Order: sequence, then C-alpha cells, then structure tokens
Amino acid sequence: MSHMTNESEDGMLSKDDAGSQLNDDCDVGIILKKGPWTSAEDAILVEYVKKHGEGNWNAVQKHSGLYRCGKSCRLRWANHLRPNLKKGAFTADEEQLIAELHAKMGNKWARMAAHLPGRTDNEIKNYWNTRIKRRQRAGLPLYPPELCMEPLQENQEGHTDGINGGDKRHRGFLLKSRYEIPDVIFDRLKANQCLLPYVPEIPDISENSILLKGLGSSQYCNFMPSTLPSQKRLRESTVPCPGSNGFSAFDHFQDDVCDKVAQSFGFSSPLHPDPASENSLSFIHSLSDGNSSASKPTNVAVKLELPSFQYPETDLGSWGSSTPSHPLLESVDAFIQSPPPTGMQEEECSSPRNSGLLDALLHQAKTLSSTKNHSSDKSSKSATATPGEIANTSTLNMCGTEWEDYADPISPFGHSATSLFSELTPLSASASTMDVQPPCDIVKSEPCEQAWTLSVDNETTSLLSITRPDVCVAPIWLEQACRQI
DNA sequence: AAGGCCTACAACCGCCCTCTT
DNA sequence: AAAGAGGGCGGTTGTAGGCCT
Repeated sequence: MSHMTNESEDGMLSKDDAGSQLNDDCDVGIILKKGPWTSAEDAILVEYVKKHGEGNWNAVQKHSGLYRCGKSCRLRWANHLRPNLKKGAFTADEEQLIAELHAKMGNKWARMAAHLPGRTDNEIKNYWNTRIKRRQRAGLPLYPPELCMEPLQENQEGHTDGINGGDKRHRGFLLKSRYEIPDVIFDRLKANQCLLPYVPEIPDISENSILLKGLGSSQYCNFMPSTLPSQKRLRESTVPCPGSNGFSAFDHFQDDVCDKVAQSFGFSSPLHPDPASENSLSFIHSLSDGNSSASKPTNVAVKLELPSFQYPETDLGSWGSSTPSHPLLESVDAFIQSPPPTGMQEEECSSPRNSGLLDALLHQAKTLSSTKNHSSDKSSKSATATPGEIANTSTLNMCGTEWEDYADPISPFGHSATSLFSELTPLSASASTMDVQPPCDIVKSEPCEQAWTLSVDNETTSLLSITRPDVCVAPIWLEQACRQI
C-alpha cells in the first residue's frame, strides 16, 4: 500500500505528518491517522487494551497517544489483534457452516462470526463476497445443493421429524435455528407489527438495485447474492434463500441453464408441471435480500425503470400472465377463494395478532390489484413482456418483498410462511409479542382506497402468486398450521 | 516482460442502535 | 423524553500479490 510510506516508524503521525489523512469521521479537532496500521500502532493498542480492557475506544487515542479514532482502534483490535483469532484460509467445515449461516441469516456477518470462533465478521464478509463472485463466474449455485434440499425435504416430511439421516450437524443446526427463535425475530415481528397490517411497505430502490445488478446476469438466476447492497440495517429484509437466491421470477424461467440448475437442486421449473413443483416453489422467492422502506411510496418504485436486459425474452408470460391451469396459481386461488379451515378466519386471520400474515397477503393482493389497474391492464393481456409490464411486474415483486419482512428474517431458506407460523403458533397461543397492535395512524396512513375482503378476485390472486411465488405454498402451510392449532 | 484481470484482505464510511446524562 | 456519545454492523473501496495472456 503506497500510503504506508507516509507513516512514521513509530506508527504515529505527528499532526503535520498526518496531513490530509484527517479522519473526518471520528476526529474531533485532532488529526487522526488513516490507512494501514503499523506494528508499532498495534503494539500500542494491544498494550492499551491489556491495561484498560476493551471498550471505550475513543479513549484510546486520548490515553495511548495513538492518532487513531476509536472506531479504527476497535476494528483493528477486533479483526487483527484480539486473542484467539484464527488466521488463514477457511476450512471446508467453516465454509460449509458459513454457507449455512448465510442461508439462515443473510448478511449478518457479526452474527455469523459468533458461530465461527476465531473468525471475524470482516473475514466472513470478505470470504462470502469472494465466494459469490467466484461461483457466479463458475455458474455454480451459491449454496451447496444439499443445503437447498434439506428444507424441501423437511417441508415434505413435516417439521418435527426431520432428524433422520443427512448431516446431523447441519440438520441439527437447521432445526435448532427453526425452533430456537432468536430474539431478532421478535424484534422484527414487533417492528413489522407496527407496519402491519396494511402496510405495503415499499421496498425501496435497492430492490431495483438488485434487479439492476443481478437479474441481468443469467448467473443470478441461480443465486441472488444476498450480499448485494442493502441500505439500512433493520430495514433490510435479508432473507437469503438458496434456490430462491436466485430463482428470480424473471430469469429462472428464461434460461435453460437456470432450468438445469433448478433440476440439479432437485426440483423443476414451474414450466414443467410436476407435482413436486409446488414444494419446489418454496424455493422460488422473488427477490431475496430486498430492502424495504416504510417511508417510500410504492409508486416511486413503480416509476423505476429496468434495463432492457431485464425484459425476459421468453416465458415471462408464464409468470406475468394469469395462467389458470398453473397448479401453483390454482393453489393460491383455491386458498384465497375458498374459506380456510374452520376458525381460521376468525382466529387466525382476523385476529390482530396474526394480521401480519394473511392480512398482509391479502392486502398485497389488493395493492397489486390496484397497481395493476393503474397500469392500464396491458400486462394482463399480453404474454409478451413489455417494458411497462416489466415495470409493473417489478413493482409487484417489490411489493412482494414485503413478505420478507413478515417472514422469518433468519429463515434458512426463505420459508416465510413456515417460519412465520413456527413463530406465530406459540405466540398465538400465549398471546405474547404478537399482541402488539399496529398503531392506527400507521394503518390510516396507508393508501387503502377500498374495503376489501378475502374474496380477492382471481386475477389479483394470480398476480399475487406470480409476484411472490412463495405465496403459492403459503396456503399449504397455513392449512397445516391451522390443523395443528 | 508487461499489462490486465482476479482474488484476498484491510480499512474506511455511514447508518443505526443502545446507553448515559 | 430528548439529546449526545459510544459502539456495532454492513457495505464499499483501495491495494498488494498472484495468475494469465
């Protein structure tokens, strides 16, 4: 690094030496050094931490003479100087674990690092970013196939009997993650509850950023890197989904390669009618790692344009059109049109505490319907995607991204509904955190123009299922959950 | 040998949360 | 309750070094 030559031997800069390396982020009148650390600085920092312990990093500069801001000190300590740091390449086990953790957590590097003793979030992050690029280039799925298959199998087998066979460690890990619901889920649920039920929380432009960045690449059809920039913590909806991680509604079906990869994952494209497709669709989220912002209106997103390469050349119609014969669409139609199991509506759907799931779903349907109406129904009449249609579709997808906020943010595979129910079920019984009522003002603030009910029209329903393919499997989960209840 | 590309890594930046006052 | 400081976290950038052409 060239600017290392400017550093003084003792690792500290005089104020003159520091020159333009003023750290405008941390500095409070003192010129602080930036750039690589020297061994002398490291020694000073280590000595300081030995004496005073970690924390109060801003005091390091004051007491040790280091011309580094507290943040820089903390980072240096955490990433390089603290004891028990494991250096060197990640082992195969670690890589596997990282993949699992990422599938489960998304870009929560710090949390992932907690599962990898001796590894830092920065290391993991760098590793993952590199991995993404590498695997993109190689045309490989981001997540190991076995990682993708597990949730599918578990879905089919039920939620409690999945500990037979397979990698026990991994399965145990996944199961653990399923039943030990981290606090963050409740945090998010609480937070989301504030936005629910009628908050088509608008995925902001970053959603389009994802589109812009990812969907243009056929490689992304297989794995949407959830490392894609998200904007705000806690606003993001990082629900990476192996399989979904890439099976974007657009690309997945327009590319033979995608299809092959899909098959390699053990499921087939919806274009291939297959009984397994329904479950397969559990993998097919729209856009993972979408970010949502409650402050941005939908129509902002609607106006965003997509590059031409995002206009699918083929088969978008299978998503963009309401193909009644599509089993997946039928499943949703059947669910929404026909009453759920007895008591469901009153106890589960109408209850404020669960309004976030079905209500959100329905509200989205309404929103989508509304959006669709505004788009001069050209999309519904043409199997060929037009730019306008795509914009509309993208909007719908973005609307769908809200699902991620309603869903388990830590769900390994984007099992939004499943995870949600795994949380809601006990919560509903105990009437705990989900009792939080959405503030009325928030509800009122939403542009909810029409009263609407469960009887969503077919078109809307289809749109809904198109928008969020995972919605297609939600009815199944809903029914299962209701039976359990 | 030179240039370009890719990878790994370190560090910074900006936002947000939490705690303290 | 509000404001400010400290700290954490995720994203981004810049650089060195290796590899390839």
